[in-house]
Amino acid sequence: MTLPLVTILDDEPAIRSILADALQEAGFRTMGFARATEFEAALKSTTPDVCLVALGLPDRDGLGLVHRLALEQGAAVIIISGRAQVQDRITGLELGADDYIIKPFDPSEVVARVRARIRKTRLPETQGNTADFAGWTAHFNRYALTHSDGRDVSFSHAEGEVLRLFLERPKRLISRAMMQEILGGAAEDSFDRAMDVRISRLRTKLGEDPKNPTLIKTIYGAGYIFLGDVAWRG
Amino acid sequence: MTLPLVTILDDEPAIRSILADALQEAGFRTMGFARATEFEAALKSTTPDVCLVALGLPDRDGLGLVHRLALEQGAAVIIISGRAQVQDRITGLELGADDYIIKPFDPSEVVARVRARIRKTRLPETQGNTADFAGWTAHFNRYALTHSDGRDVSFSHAEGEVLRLFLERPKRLISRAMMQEILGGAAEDSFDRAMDVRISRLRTKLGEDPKNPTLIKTIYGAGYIFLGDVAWRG
DNA sequence: CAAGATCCTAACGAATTGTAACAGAGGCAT
DNA sequence: ATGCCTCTGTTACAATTCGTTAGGATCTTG
Repeated sequence: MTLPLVTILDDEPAIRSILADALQEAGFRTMGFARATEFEAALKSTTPDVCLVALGLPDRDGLGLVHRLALEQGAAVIIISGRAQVQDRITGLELGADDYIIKPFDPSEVVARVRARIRKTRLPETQGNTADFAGWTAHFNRYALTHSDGRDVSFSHAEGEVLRLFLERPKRLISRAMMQEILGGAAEDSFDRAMDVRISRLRTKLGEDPKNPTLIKTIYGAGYIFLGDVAWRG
Repeated sequence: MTLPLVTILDDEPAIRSILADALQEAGFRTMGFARATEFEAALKSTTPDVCLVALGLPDRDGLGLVHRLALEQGAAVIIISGRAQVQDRITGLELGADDYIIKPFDPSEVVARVRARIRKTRLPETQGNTADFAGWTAHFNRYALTHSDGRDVSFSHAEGEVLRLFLERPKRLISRAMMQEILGGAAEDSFDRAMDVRISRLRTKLGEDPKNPTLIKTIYGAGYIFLGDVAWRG
C-alpha cells in the first residue's frame, strides 16, 4: 500500500512547512491546508490516515470540524493548539480528538504521536481467511459464506474484495475514495457505478432487506459503514 | 458488554488512588498494581482496555513492559511519567505507547485521554449508539427510532446528526452557530435555512405537534433546546 | 398594532445512490 | 470452434437524500 497520508490544517505557513518537512522525512505523505473549507473540499477525494488540526482557524472554529472528522470520517485527529488549559484539552478530547498537542511543539514529538496513531489505525496484518459476523461465517479461501441457519452462499472474487474490505474495518466509515484506492482503483470518474453494483450484489447475497440494510449502511455523500461485530480467526 | 477496564500500574499508592477514583467516577472499572510482576500475573486472566503504566518502577523498567504490552496484548497503553524530556516521550511512543502523560497530571485530563483511547478501540459499546427519551429509543447504528407504542421510524444520516447533537446536550440551549459548527458547517452565509429544515423533518418523524413542540423547542433568536430526559446505554 | 426579524415547511431540483438489464470477457466442456 | 456459463463493468432509469427557495406563520420591539 502507499505511504500513510497526513493532512495539516493550520493557517500559519511556517508551521505547515515545519510539520510537512518532519513528517515527510519520517516517511509520510502530507497535504497542507490553510483553511477549513479547502480542507473539507479535499476530503471528498482523499482519505487521510491522520489529520493534524489547528484550533483558532480564520474561517472556522476547529472544534466542530474535529468533531465531525472523528465521528464521520473515522480518521485519527490530532489537535494542535496554543490553548494550553487543561479544560481546553479535555473538551478537545471529548469532542473526538485522539490527541492534543500544545504549541510550541517539538516536530519530532509530533511525528512520534502521528506514528502512534497510525500504528493503531492501520490494520493488524490481515489475520486469517475466516471471519464470523452476524450469524455468518465468511470463508475467503473457498469463496463461500455459511450462515448458522444452514444457508450456504458462494461469492465471487470481486464480491470477496468488498466483503473483506468491510470486515477488516467494521463500524468505521469507508469513503468511496478509499474503496477505489484499496480495490481496483479504476477511474475516479464519478460515473463509476461499479462500486455500487458490487455492494448491491453483496447485499443481496447477505440477504439484506434493500429498504433497510442492517449490515452495510450507506452514508449519503460520505461512503459506507459496516455494522456488526466481526471476529476473525485462523 | 461490561464496563471498560483500566489498569493502573504505579508504585505510589497516592497516585493509584487518585486515578482509580477519577476513573471509577467516569464509569470505568479499575485495577491497581504496585509492581510489574503482579500486573503481568493479572494479565493472564484479564484483558484490560487501557493500561496506565508508570515508568521507573522498582522491580522492572517500564519501557520494556510497555513494548510487550503494546505488541502482544494489543492493548492501549498510556505512559504516565515524571520524565518530561521530549526525548523520553518520543522513545516511549516509539516503543508502542499510545499516549504519554507527564506528572504532575490533572486526573480529569487522564480520564479524557483514556476515553479517547477507548472510543477508538471499542466503538460499539462506548460510543453510545442507543438512547432512550420520551418513549422513544434512538438506534444510531441502524438509523431508526422505535417508540414504546410500536412505531418504527427510520431516519437519514443528516437527521441522525441533528438528533445526536440534541440527545448529547439535553436541556441545554444550542445556538444555531454551534449547530452549523458541529454539523455540516457549510457557509454561515445568512440565508441558510438548511438547519431549520433538518429540524423540521426531525420533528415530523418524532411526531411533534407543529404548534406545540414538546421535545425540540425553539428559542426565538437564540437557538434550540431539547427537553426530555435522555438515558444513553451501551 | 405595525414593522421587521426570525422561524416553519411545502415544494422543487441537483446530487447521489440502488439495481435491473445488457454486454463483453474468459473459462470449460462438448 | 461452438455453445453455455459465470463474472463483472456499463448503461439507464428509479429512488433517496438534502439543500434551496419562497411564502406564510410567529415572535419581538416600539
